[in-house]
Amino acid sequence: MYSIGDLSQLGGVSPRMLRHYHKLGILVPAEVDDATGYRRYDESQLADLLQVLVLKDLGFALTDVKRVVEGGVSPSELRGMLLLRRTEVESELNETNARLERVEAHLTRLESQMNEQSAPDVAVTTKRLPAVHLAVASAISPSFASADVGPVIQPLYPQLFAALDAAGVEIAGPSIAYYDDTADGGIGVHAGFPIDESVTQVPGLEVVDLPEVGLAATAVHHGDMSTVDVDTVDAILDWVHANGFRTTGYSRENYLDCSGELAQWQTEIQFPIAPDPDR
Amino acid sequence: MYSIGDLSQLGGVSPRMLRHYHKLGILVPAEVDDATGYRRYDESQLADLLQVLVLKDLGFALTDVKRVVEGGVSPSELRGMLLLRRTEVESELNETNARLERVEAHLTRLESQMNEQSAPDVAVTTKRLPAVHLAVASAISPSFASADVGPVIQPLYPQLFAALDAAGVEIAGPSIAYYDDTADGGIGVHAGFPIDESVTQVPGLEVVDLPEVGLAATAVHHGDMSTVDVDTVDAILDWVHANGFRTTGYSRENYLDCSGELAQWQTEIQFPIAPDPDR
DNA sequence: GCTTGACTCTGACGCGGTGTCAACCCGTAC
DNA sequence: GTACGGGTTGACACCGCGTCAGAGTCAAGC
Repeated sequence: MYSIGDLSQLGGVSPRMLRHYHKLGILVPAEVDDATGYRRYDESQLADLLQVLVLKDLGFALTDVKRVVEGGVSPSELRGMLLLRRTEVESELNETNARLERVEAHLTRLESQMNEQSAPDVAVTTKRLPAVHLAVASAISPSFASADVGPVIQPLYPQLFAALDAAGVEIAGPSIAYYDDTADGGIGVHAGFPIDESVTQVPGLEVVDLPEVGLAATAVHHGDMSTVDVDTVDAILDWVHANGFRTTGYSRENYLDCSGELAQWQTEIQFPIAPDPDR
Repeated sequence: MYSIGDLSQLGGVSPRMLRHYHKLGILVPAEVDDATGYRRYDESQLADLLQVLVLKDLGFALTDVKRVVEGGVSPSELRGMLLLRRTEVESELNETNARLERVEAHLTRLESQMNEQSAPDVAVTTKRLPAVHLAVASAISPSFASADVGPVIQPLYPQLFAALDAAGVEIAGPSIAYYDDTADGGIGVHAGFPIDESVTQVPGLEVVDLPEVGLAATAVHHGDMSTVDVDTVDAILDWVHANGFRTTGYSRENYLDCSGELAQWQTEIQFPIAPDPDR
């Protein structure tokens, strides 16, 4: 016969927990003194306690532990529980691994930032993109790479200016470019200018409404667009990933300032994003 | 301006949690309508929310998150927190890994048991070993292996019988053997018989009190002691490990029945154990 | 203006496994 | 007697979040 203190020492469990297991019916003392309420445990109950601890150690909840120690679980059922448990622990492991990677990535980023003494060159922010009413000209690029897109997009602007001028339509804001997939696997490249809502047709151009984007990650690219991939797009995509998002489409580009020298250009790159359900 | 529902969708967080963050002071809405209590969030607060989510994702507690987003944490301090966090997550990872191994070990054990259709041949149980008062003869063995111990221990018994007989001391129970380390790296082998408490001296033998062992894992070995290593000791040690214990000393052996043929012998092998603090 | 349905508010409870504390009840040794 | 080392019960707290109840608010359609 063990007292609760004995058993607690032998099993390395707090008396508190033994009382808890009693209340839950997981490990009921062989005797309880009517007068004092003192619990007395059989020698054989140490083995029961050990089984409880082993199961807990595998990560089972106490309710499952109870079912097992009560004997209400056949071996094949137990096998099923263990198989389930295994996959659970495996995904836990993956999750923890991923978390460790995130912590380390955060750490190296912070450290490089501290060493360089410099604010990050690319400031990624999020915003809601309003719906816009555009007159656009389109072309097709073999890929999304800026080296491919550049030569395709540039000729669109003379076309835009000419058509808008001919139609007498006023340009209502800075140029916006966007992309989509074409049927044959290329990338549709669209460049346009915002125009007044009332204008619904421009000869030689398409008039489209870009829908509002609930959430976008954006950054302003400075200078020549040929370096946009390396300088800005990568930074945004890193940020998107690091902050638990995923992109939900191609970028839009907002040519905030392309009045002067190429090196002075400012272009806001905008990626629609959503919280990544896989974290 | 976002309503709580807007922000909750954009951030992939429940409104419940946004209210919680408000109450904790982690993310206080830019405005709260006096009349209705409606919360209104600034566009810029989405970025704040994102930072909160990132930190939470790294596994920080909300109190830490609060300190960070409040700006009360210098970069070097943050680095410290991240370093700490890293070691924490690393040990979490180890723990989860170990747990996965335990689950898998349990599973393979269960499966082999189910296939063999047989109860486990070795029934390991735990018990408290009482203190005993022994007259012992001793020798030294080069190792703990039964092949080494056997030839060393056997000559002790004629010696024991002779000395006890000569002293007229009655044997009070089955023989007990135990082991310890010697100064020169060998294994001290001790064989003895329990004798009456009142007997404190036996010429030619040592009289010792083996202390009580609070917790021991025991199993009964059947037959020839030459197979005790493989048959029984390994089974006990496996059990000890599988059940979250470690051994805290050498085994004792209790020769329950060695009256007849070698094949009929029954020897209880007893290992003192304690809960393994490393799980 | 009135209804309807979607949204928001507050406050509370529960989960799971455990620590901790208070107030009280035993028996034994000094 | 009294001090101490057990034991007993019950309650509260932790943490991050879901969920529910009951009430109030907003905007759109009739």
